Amino acid sequence: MTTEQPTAALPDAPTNPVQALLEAPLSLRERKKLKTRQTVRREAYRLFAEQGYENTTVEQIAAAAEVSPSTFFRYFATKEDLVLTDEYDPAMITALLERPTDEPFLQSCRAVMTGMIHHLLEHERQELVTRMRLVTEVPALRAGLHRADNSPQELFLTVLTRRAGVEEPTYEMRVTAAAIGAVTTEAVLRWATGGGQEDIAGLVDRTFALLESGFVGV
Amino acid sequence: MTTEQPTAALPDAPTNPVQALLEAPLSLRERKKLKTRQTVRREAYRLFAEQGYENTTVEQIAAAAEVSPSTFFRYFATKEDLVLTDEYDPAMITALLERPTDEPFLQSCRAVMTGMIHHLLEHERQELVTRMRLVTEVPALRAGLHRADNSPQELFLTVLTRRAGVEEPTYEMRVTAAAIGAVTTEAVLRWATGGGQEDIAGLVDRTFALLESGFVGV
DNA sequence: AGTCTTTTGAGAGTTACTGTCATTTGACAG
DNA sequence: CTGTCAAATGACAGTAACTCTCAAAAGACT
Repeated sequence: MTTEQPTAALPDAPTNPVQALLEAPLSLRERKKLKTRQTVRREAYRLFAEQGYENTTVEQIAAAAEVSPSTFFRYFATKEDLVLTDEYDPAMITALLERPTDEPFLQSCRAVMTGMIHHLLEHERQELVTRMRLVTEVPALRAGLHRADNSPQELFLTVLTRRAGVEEPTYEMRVTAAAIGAVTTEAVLRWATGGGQEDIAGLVDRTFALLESGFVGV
Repeated sequence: MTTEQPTAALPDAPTNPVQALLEAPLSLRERKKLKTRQTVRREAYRLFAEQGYENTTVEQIAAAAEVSPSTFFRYFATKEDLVLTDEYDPAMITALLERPTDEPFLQSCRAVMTGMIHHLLEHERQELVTRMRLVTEVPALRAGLHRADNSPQELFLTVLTRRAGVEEPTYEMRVTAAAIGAVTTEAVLRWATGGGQEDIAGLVDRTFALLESGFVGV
């Protein structure tokens, strides 16, 4: 599973898939769960900022959020997951699959990335910066970013495979997904280490330009 | 530190850097250490093969190698490191830096990769296959491959920076290193999952061809 | 043979997780 | 409003990967 529980299956293709996943049926019991999840995350980030990621224990986080450690692990499989998981993968996938099949894949990615990031910028810029900064600075998190099941690389591979309508991806698809995944990660991390000040669209452009050029001149 | 202790600094540029690091001054005390390291690794791989990576504890490995757990951790910083560290990074770096500066970087990489792998093939094919297979199959290892300090990505970034004769790498260098690192990893892993039967040169060729083409047609 | 340094092992402690079970809490029917 | 059921929680015990400290053992060199 690459995301936190989607609570409801997506019924039909929404016009703007990035916005779409944000309105949930919002059951009654679910509100509490959501609030708990948010509280835990918020307290965790606060403690991370004060003491650093590695000096903060799960126990401390749980205490600060007023839940038991058991509960912490029911919400987040690992301490890393608290930082690394996000809810946007399915939206990315949908958006990418909605692109015309004859569009060069790099171009699709460029467009979707830009749109995605702009949305995030409006809604949770600060949290995104904090998270990505943590990822660059904590080796364990940087590594965790590449776990097979929720990495950008895996996301792109999924899309490429589905787009081609095949079961198993070809080697060329794997290589492509690896390259794009690595490169987009680099872009986002760079943007975050600059405090989110840099023009993200420009960054994405430079990144994909390099890929599309086949690295001439370097 | 990206490698196991080199025991002696490289005195001068060797004709074949890949071969070079293999003859050590071979001190007297060092032999025992080397033997211990090899024994631990060998026993570990044996146990991994029998029971799997995750079902094998460090304690078991230490027992099988007839050392204490303390000693295990003196030789390998983590259980992952046992699988992930290798001695070839410095050789790769040297080889890459010896390439003509005006050669396109992708071409340098392609050449050095091929040479490197051919050497490994002759000397430790089976171990390489086993290791890379483990890496593909165990999520923790796959993630560990990307820890900032010993990843292929970091290696390529080092070379690009030094080659340009600057202190801090540019963003373009970072992106390039990320892409090449991801893609070469993919090639090696694919080769290993095929049991090392596939033609590695051909695989490398396909991989770099894709990168050089800027992914036209995908 | 004696001294000095490096390597080793023993043991205690921390922390991220896992699994189990009893208790609580919200959902819903009547 | 009450009783019933399922889901969420907390308390607790256990495992395994590390970390630190210190004393014993072993190689190096005089």
